[in-house]
Formats: sequence, structure tokens, C-alpha cells
Amino acid sequence: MRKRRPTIIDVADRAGVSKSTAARALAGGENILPETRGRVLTAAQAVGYEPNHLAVGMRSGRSGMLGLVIPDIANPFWAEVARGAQDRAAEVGVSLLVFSSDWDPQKEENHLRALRRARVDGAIVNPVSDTLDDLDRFGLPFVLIGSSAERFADVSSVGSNITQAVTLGLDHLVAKGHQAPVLIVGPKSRLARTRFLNAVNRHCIERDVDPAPLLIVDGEYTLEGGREAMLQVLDRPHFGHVCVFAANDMMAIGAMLAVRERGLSCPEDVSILGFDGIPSGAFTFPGLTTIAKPGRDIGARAVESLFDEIEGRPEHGRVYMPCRLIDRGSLADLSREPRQMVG
Amino acid sequence: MRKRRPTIIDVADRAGVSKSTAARALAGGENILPETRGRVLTAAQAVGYEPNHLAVGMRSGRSGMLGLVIPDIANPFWAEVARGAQDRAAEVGVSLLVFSSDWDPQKEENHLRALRRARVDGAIVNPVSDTLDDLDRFGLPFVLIGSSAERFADVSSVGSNITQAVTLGLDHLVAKGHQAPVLIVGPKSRLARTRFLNAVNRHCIERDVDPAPLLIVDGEYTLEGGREAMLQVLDRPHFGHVCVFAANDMMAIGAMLAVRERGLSCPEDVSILGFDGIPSGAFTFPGLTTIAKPGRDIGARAVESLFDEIEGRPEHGRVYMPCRLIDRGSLADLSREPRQMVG
DNA sequence: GCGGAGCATGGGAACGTTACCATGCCACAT
DNA sequence: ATGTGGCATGGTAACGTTCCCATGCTCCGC
Repeated sequence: MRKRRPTIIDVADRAGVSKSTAARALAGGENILPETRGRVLTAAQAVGYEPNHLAVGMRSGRSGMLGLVIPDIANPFWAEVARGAQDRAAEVGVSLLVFSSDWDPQKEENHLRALRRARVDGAIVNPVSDTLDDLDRFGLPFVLIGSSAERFADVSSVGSNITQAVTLGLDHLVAKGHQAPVLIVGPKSRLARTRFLNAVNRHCIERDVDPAPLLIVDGEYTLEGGREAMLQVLDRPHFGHVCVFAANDMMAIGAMLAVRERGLSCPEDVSILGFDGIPSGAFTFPGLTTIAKPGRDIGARAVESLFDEIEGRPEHGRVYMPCRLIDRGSLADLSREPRQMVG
Repeated sequence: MRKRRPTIIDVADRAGVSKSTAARALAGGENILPETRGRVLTAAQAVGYEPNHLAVGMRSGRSGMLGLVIPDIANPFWAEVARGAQDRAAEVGVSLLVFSSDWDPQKEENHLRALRRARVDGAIVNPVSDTLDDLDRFGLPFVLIGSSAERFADVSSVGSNITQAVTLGLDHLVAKGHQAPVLIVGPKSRLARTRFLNAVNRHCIERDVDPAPLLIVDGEYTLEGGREAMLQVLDRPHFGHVCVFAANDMMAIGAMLAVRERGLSCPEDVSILGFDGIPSGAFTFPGLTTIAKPGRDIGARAVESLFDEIEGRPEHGRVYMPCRLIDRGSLADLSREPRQMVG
């Protein structure tokens, strides 16, 4: 037989006051005798009172919970995002309901329904569906995250700053003496591919370089996709040091495996630059030099924006979080060596 | 101005019935005219009714939420556990409140308090504190997970089967022609170290081998810890092929880096067997052969046990989930080669 | 000396749901 | 014809909290 959990009435009784007074004391409100408050606090401690958030949410309309819908909590990047959101939410005593959608619109819809029913105060969503119907029906404040959020204008969203990231990467390559990197990018269907290539083009034009001759190779956003793309590159006739900029760390690591498979070595024969910043980039040999997306910051900032949204001061714009370079050794330094004239 | 969310009364009014009848129809209960139920369901659909779980939880005493407190959601193993728990919970329409304790008893306590206040129906906890005080005070059904749970007897807990895992690993090593592996284990203070070594001893005795001569090397449970341990092994005078069984994938990967650092190669000169099954074990070259802990299954089984606990049919014992071997190539096959006589 | 301001406290409604009991109706057996 | 049982439905209390208003008291100024 599990015993009943103490309520504010138990506290009030023990302190010899009414439940209104007990509530006032616990809320730290005004108009209460310090001595009375002390009695109530002592009583609450004594009976082991814990406020019932269900009741609070019911009465106040604020459940103190937020929803987080990401593709997969077991994916390192999304786990980082979740962690950032969690930490920021915990600072203000808010709990997070976490769901994984597996890039499946049906699951996404189910999860959003669960969030509506749980009466979360708002939600952070990496949208899978092409439309915002489910989210509109959501009828609650929400903030989108990730690159897929960029399809929707006039909605609050948080993502990484691809333009800045690409600039960072390409400038670093140039500083290390590399020219015209081969670009290993995702499949044509993916929005992220277009945005990555656009950023590269913009950067080249800004630096007065013609982006047209850059070699672009396709592949799935996976280890195997990167490996195949790299094999394709190595099997083309080529000359001198090869430099590769992969749109994703998985592909970059796959490319590194391919290099070794062909009996070449990184970074002596091939330089590889990744993009994501997954921790396991440190597990390869040499460690993967990459541009890290600020997953944790994105999660934290999304919670921040969501609070704004909830408080009724929405920004309705996209926030771009800056990326940073992690230098681990997969890039050769050719800047001291004699330049190879091309063309 | 955000408009009020429809309640069961709105549904009842629109269907022209009382809220009792509406509730019965929605609950799919007995004693209701099929035609009436139809009208109610249509009305619910029309007004976009979503049951308020806060109110349900308040009235029924079941919030439909579970708590999950793990060390770090950004750690691949724990992310897998979370994913497994999530999926199992979602099957029955239960939501998960996820918290990261960072192995910090203070944070653990705060998270448990948050769970109590949210009135979750139960919690799954990887315990950090040495005592169960916080959990006892929890006053709710709970299930422990992970190896740190084994400190506590007479409590429901779920973890991986270390004994079976070690048997699997050592038998596999023998099948590949290896003898007397060097054991790279964690620091003396850790409980997991003892349990790992005990399992090795038991296995040796069972297979009629003297475990005494096995070389045991210490290190932190990190990449660097594994690297240093391996360097130590390689710098000792040794002879022939070296075989290493690391108690953790991170250490195994660190060991692999050390091998390459000394100009040797894996698996030609050194064979390495890991333990954990983190996905990034596939990123090394060669891929890490390892014994995978069933993180997802552990999470799912913990939810299962927690349901039992909640329903009042507690088992109060430890469940050991079987591990499996992932063969990726970091072990040389010496079984066809001439045996090296030792001693 | 008395009215009213100001403060500490108490009483009660409301949030949305479910569980229980009451009501009214029809059909069937006596 | 009348009691009885079963079934569809309605009414209402209760879950634990907060918020608003009422009450009673003290203290101050006229």
C-alpha cells in the first residue's frame, strides 16, 4: 500500500494555517508575516511536501514542460542538441520531453500529438514534414531547429551558420596552401547539399575565385557514401596532393578509409576537411580536422527562443549560430612547400 | 490572443450530450449507443479535441510520464539506452522526461526532485549516489540501470551480462588462435574493473586455464587512458603477436592509435578486442572488433520492468541482457598459422 | 473616538478530467 | 397490471493548486 503524497493542505494543517496562507508562504509572495512563513516552510519540510506540477499546470496553464522532437537521439549531433536544450531548460526548472522521429512524418505527427496532450508550454522541432500543417495545428509556441527548418520563412528557427562555416573552412585550406578542394557533398535531393554548394560559390566569388572548375562528387551522407565518393576521386587521373572538403564528418571519415584502402595516406597524399564536429572524429588516425556545428549552443538557443515565443515576444527569424574549426591533423601544411602551378 | 483549447465539455455540447457521456464515448467504454458514440467522436474531431493529460493525471493518479536519469545523453551508450526506453514507452503512449546527471550526485538529486514534482509514474535511474536515500525519498516505482546499479541488492535493475560478454570475447580470441590476452582495464577505484576481472577469472577457471599469468594494465576509461596503457605494453619486452582485450571501446581505440604511433599495425602485429559496441568503433581502420552492450535493449527492458513495478508486480532482481560480438577486423586470425609455443 | 487605510489571513471557485451514483426508460417475468 | 432488472445517460464530487475576494484586525489621522 503506497501512502498518499502530502499536499499543500497537509502542510497548512501542520502549520496551523489555511491553504491560502500556506500557498502564499510557499510562493514567496507578499503580505505574509515572516514568522508565519517560517512555520509553513518548516511544516513543508517536515511532511516532505513536493508541489504537484500537474495541479499547478492545470490551474496556471503552465505545465513547466517543453517538447523536443529530433530525428534520432542516438545520433551524436542530435544528442548534443538535446543536451544543450536540457541544460538550458534545467536552469529555470523546466523539464524536457524528448522524442525521436526517425525522419518519419508519421512518427513526427504522433509525437506532436503526444506533446499537445501533455500540454507542454512549447516545442522545439526539427521538421520532417514538408508542410507546417501539423505544427500549425499544434496551436502552441514552437521553434524549429536544424537545416530543414530553413524551408519555412517567418518562423522562429535556430541553426548553424553554413556560410560562416564554409568561409572558415575554405580560408583555412588556403592558409594551409591548398587550392581548389574537391567537394564531397550529399545527394541532389537534399536541401543541405544546395545550401552547402551555394555557400561555397558565394565564398569563391567574394574571394575573387572562379568556383566553376571545382570538382563536385555526390554520395549518401554516410560512411559508405564518403568512401565510394573518395574512391571515385582517387580513380580519376589526378596529379599531386589531393584536398577534399566533405559536407559531413561521416563522409569525411569514409573518405579517409578509402584513402588508406588505396594504399595512400592522409594527410601526406590526401588532405581531408570534415563538417559537423562529431566527437568520434578524434578516433581516426590522423584525427579528423573539421568544422564543428555548435550542437549544444543550438539546443540552448532554441530553448531561449522558445521562451521568447512563449512569453509573447516572438522574433520570427532565423538565428545562425557560428561554427568553429577543430584542427586535428587530417590536413597537410603545404604553405611552406613550393607551390604547384595549375593550368 | 491565443484561443482556449477545446475541452470535453465543448465536445459534449456539440454532440448534444452530457460530459459524462462524452467521456464514456471517448474512453471507448461500455454502455453506450453506437450512434451516440459516433456523434461524440465526430464532434471531437470537429472541434479538434485533445485530452488534457494534466487533468487526466490529476484525476486518475497516472501522469503517463516516466523519468529517465542517465549520466549524459551525449554519450553514445547512454543515448542508445535512452532511445530504447523512448521507443518502448512510445508504444504504449507514455512520454519520457530525460535528464543528464553528469555523474554528479547533486544534479541527480535535483533531477529526481523535478521528477517527483512532475508526478511521473516511475523512473529509470543510473544511480550516482552511493546511497539510495534520494531514491527512497522518491516514493515512486523505479528501476536502476547500468553497472553502478549492482551495488544495490533487492532492487529491480537492468544491465548487461558481463560474464556472458567476457566468455564470448575470450572464446572468440581462442578461436582466432590467440592465447593469454593482455587486459587493459579501468582504474582500481572503479567497480566495473573488479567485475570485469572477476568475469575473466571465472571464465579461465571454467576453461581450465590459470588466470594468474595474464598481464593486467591500468588506465582511465578514455582514449588517452587506452593509448598510455598500450604504449606501456608495447614498451615492455615482448615477443610475437600481441593480443589485447580492452574493457572499454574508448580505451581500445586509444590502444589502436598507440599501435600505429609505434609504427606497428593492427591487426598484423597487434590484435585488439574492445567492449561496448559504440558505433564509432566502425570509424577506425581497421574497424574495431568489439563486444556490444545492448544499450537499446537495456533501455527497453528497463521500461518493461518499470511497468511491472508500477503495476505492483515487482521482480526486485537484476536482469542481465546478453551482449553480442561485432567482428570488424581488429583481430588477426592466427588459427591457421603455426602455433607459437609459450613457456 | 471613530472611520478608513492597509495588512495578514481565510474561504471558495475554477482548471479538465474521471468515477460513482442517480435517474429515467423499456422489456420482461410474475 | 406491476415489480424488477438492465441499459443509456445525466449530475456531481474529487484530484491539488492558484487566484480573487471577503473578513477581521491594527494603526493612524481627523
